[in-house]
Amino acid sequence: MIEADIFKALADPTRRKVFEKLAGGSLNASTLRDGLEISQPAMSQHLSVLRAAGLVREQRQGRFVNYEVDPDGIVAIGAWLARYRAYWPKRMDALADLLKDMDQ
Amino acid sequence: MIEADIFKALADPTRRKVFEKLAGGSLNASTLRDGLEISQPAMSQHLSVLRAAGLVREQRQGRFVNYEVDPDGIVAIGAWLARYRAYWPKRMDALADLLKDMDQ
DNA sequence: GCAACACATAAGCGCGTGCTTATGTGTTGT
DNA sequence: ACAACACATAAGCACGCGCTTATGTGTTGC
Repeated sequence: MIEADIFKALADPTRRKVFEKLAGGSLNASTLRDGLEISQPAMSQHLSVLRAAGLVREQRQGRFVNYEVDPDGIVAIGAWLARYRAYWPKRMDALADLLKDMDQ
Repeated sequence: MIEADIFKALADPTRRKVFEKLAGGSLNASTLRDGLEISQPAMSQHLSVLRAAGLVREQRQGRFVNYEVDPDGIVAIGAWLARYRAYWPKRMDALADLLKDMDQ
């Protein structure tokens, strides 16, 4: 079950910050450390967890490793969320529209 | 930040099972224990965590306490997921449509 | 009133998780 | 070749989390 890894990965506040930084675009491990007061190994470990969860994917570029959001993880969360469509309130209609529009 | 509580709550496999049981409709604490090999206090604690995260809400009914999915939690997850709309792939269009349709 | 029941809270314990420092691996440039 | 750099892995440690047993609180029915 990959949901287990996804929610566990997102349960940590530092990992959420990292993941949300990547929402703005691809970044390497060193750049991701900026602002977060964390050691280099800690970042490396966090990225490893995010990668194992399918939330992030990497791409080696010289001696840098660029990380970016993995759409597979997003899809997995969306699919899980779909189980609760019965509890999706009216106001979520607007969100669904937004999601569709921004995808064009 | 309520996202912290949400993802932490969903990180535990037992709590996810409980929450997914509630996707089918309202249930009381004792009924929720069925199938899960867990003590009564453990269930009570899990429900407390889910409630604090805004994922579940309760309604006292005599000496039973009925739990149900709290739409607020679902909305919070949806809103968080919306930050990653740039990485939402085409195939998620179908899901967005489904979510909209089922809400009618 | 009191026994049985449904659930919550308290206290304590073992294990997983995220951190650190130290070291290893691979790449770049001179 | 070698130094500097970017990142990964190893090992050890402290803290948090989920579990248990024990007990408390509130409700129902006789």
